[in-house]
Amino acid sequence: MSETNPAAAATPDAAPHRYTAALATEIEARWQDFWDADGTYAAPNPKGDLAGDPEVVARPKKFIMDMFPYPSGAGLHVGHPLGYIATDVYARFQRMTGHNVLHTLGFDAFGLPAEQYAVQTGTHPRVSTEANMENMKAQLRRLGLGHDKRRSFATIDPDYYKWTQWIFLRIFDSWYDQEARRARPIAELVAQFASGERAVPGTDRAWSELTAAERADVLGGFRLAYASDAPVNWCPGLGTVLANEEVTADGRSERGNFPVFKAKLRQWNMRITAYADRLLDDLDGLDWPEAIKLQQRNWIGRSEGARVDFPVGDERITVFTTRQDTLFGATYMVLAPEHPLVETITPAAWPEGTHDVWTGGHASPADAVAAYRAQAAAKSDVERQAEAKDKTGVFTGAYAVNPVNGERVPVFIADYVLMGYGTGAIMAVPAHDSRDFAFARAFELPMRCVVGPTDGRGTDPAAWDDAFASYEATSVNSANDKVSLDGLGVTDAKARITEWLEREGIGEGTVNFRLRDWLFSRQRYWGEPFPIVYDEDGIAHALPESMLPLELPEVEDYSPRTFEPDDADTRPETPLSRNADWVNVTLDLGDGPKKYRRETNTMPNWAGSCWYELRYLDPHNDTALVDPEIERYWMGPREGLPHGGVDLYVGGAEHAVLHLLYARFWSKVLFDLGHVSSAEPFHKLYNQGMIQAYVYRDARGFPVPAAEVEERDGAWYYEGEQVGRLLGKMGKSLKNAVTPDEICAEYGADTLRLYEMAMGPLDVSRPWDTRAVVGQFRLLQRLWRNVVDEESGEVTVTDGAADEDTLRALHKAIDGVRQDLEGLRFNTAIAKLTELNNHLTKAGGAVPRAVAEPLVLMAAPLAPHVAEELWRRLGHTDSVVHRDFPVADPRYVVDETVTCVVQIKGKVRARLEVSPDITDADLEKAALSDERVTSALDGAVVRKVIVRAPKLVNIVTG
RNA sequence: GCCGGGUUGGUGGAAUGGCAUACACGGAUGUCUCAAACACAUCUGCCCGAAAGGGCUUGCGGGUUCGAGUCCCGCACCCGGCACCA
Repeated sequence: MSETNPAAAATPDAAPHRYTAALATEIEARWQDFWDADGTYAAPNPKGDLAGDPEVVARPKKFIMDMFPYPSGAGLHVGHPLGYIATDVYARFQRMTGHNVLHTLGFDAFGLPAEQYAVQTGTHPRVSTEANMENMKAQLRRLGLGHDKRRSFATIDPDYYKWTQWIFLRIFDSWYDQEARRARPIAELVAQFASGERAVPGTDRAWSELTAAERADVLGGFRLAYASDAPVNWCPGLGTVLANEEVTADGRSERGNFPVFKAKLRQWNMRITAYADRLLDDLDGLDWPEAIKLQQRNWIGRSEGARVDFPVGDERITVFTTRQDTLFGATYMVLAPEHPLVETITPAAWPEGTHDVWTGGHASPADAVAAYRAQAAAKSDVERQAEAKDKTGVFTGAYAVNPVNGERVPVFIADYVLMGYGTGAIMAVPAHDSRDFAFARAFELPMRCVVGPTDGRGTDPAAWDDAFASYEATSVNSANDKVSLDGLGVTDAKARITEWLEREGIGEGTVNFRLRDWLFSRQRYWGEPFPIVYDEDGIAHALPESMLPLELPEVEDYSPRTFEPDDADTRPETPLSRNADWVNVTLDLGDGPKKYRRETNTMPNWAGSCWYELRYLDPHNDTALVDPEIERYWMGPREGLPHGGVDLYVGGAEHAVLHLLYARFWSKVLFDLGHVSSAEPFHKLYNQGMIQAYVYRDARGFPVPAAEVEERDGAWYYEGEQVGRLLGKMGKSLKNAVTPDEICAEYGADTLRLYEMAMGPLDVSRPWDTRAVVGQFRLLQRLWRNVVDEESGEVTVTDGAADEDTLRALHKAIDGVRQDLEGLRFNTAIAKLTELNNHLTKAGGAVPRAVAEPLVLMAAPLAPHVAEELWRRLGHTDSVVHRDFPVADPRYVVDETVTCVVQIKGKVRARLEVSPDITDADLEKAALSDERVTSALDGAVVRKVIVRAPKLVNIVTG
């Protein structure tokens, strides 16, 4: 160890009381034990089992959170705790500035890796998960994180997932009232149906005349959690279905990178689309990185446009378009292959003279459609994506009528139109949409220019290379007897045609969202079971609260059945379904004992993280997910924050549209139903960067152990062989992981904390460099030496007054460090502390107590152990944790003299020491009379003098 | 293709439109030491110069300004997100 770190080693003849790794380790362990025993980090609630000191409760509060970790078996590397250290520093700073601070950490412990590990080893996922959690807790404890451990829990605790299930049932038992723009209990909808206040959709019969199954069907169309048969993302390689958010752009599973297929399966969904507008609108009030807000906005994908009806015989096809101004240029239509109208409109035979290219060589429209549908269904999303440029499709044999000009337009099916977006049908305007253009070229369809090109390409689309899709142009050839768009810009043309469509009753302006409902069931063992049972008619029933938690059964085989990743014809099989004793039960749900069959899917691992911030507030409450008063205290709306929420939430940017969108959705449902006062879970979000590491690869491309690579003359060698170097992620598989345990052993946790915070701005990724850690160790060693004599161990501070220079250095540091910590700029805060500390070292002699104490207090959030130790050695009997952070004296924050720069034509030619409150006139006079200035000017004509007292004079010569 | 973010010494990085390179790593020299380590001190952007001194420098090219790393326009490259979304 001492080979890489001579500074920290306790060599035999070193000073006996030097701050060494051994001493740091001893100090850290001692104070960690003390803090645990003392409950130093316990944050009092206003009531309940965690109630505490009313004086502390009365302070302003701060709820500071990390995205909780998944307890991986690999343990932590130094990249993992970056965010935890940052929130801890911030939480400690807030504690020292008069706040009641809630800071803790739990575990997101359901999920696939534990299940896969269980399949490989036969160990129950709970056993391996709990072992991993113990291991991680020990690693984290070593870092001195000031967590209120009374509030920690894991999502796999039955006491916790009881409430996850309870919330699911609240969502199941509610519907979205579009007029009121909020969720309401489903019972209120039933009452409206029963009283006739609201018509029962899809039937002329009264509510009372419907069978139980029919009622269940109707309600299923309203519930915010509902089961439906719809095309879902089926991943044979994982043996489970996935949410859209879990499928990558190239049609593969985010986990495991397996192909994903569309399959029609009965699955649970969350009606997150009901909240699309609120999820979008409420982003404005959040203090989140703009990049993340933008990602959510794009994911929700609001588009303004119109719906337009195109008659086909007795039917009508409704399309959604954002370019209703180009209606006169629609020369054909396309339906998604799965569109329900396809069967209805397909005629028995091809119309006379149908183009061969359109029929795909099939004898009848029905054959062509069936063949194309089969071909489309067999395609994985990967293939569909890859072939996006080559447009495929087939004519249905049907013609529709363009309602603006009465023209007959052929109706195609093609997989470039998606059933899940808009109405699953489009009007095709090949002249002004590049996809339609490509399709029209392939199928020799007519094109008509209805927006005048402004780029000199002419008005004949046949001569174009691509569609003209610009918005900076005006309509042409767009008039009928009743309406004309000619000469209007795109925006005006849209408005006029929409108005006309509405007047004629053939269309209307509308808003469409890209967001789809959230697929909520998975075919896995290691997740929350659904608190749902089916009766003998297959109707879903909610379990009563008294039957929660519904615990996972013990099973022989945890594995979801997985398949050949490319086999699209497979279907999922849930692990829970193999357990007949658990699945088939007799229960009394209030109408006497009956036989039921349990739901055998489990919830996705996002479920547990959708609401965990609430449980930290009141973790032991067994009558509610959180007490309303406690929730209001920590999360409720407050001045400037109408939505309430966590004060600071730190985590990786990879959750931009998964966890963060789901959690916002649950939060809004719970808010609507009156269970919480905050409509947003996280007011301020901050994304920490990644700690990267160099990956060294040998000639074959295999990673070699980074720790054993030597550098010589700008090249790298492993066992004598030259190897290549690239910046990558840190991890075991790349053989470049550095663990916090190693760094703690070599330098102590305080050094690790400082180094991670000093590396750069928190939100930027940066490479780990073990060699550079020693710099922060030296800082602590000098800090120690400024207070304690290394030979005797005695405290060396004096009670004498500090000199003027030192006071200015101190108060400038206080001022700067305070602002930097508040702004999460830990790297520059550390630089300022270093400067002050170096100033004291350079000054030599004993440090005045009046300087040493504030220095130790300022170091406390960053390096809590050494600060606590020095604080006690300075004679205090209370913990540094609850001391007030130093406040700068404004008299010493300004310098006594300021260096004024004199520039001639923008170049620095002289420096003057002047008073900070010198006037512009005096400064100008001083500058112009300075010898260096006059000689530099050398008689040149002074045209203009810019004076910015006291810092700068700029002389402009002719 | 569309949308974001970025590019500053050998390295990580710092700079409310006003001294570019704070702080740290690495490197050089010195003090201490029998020697080394540690510690402490001095130096360390590049070029010319023996020195004094001078010139250049924030990815590239323009612009605004007395003054631009910072603001505006164009370009290159890197990273991230979305992507047949009508």
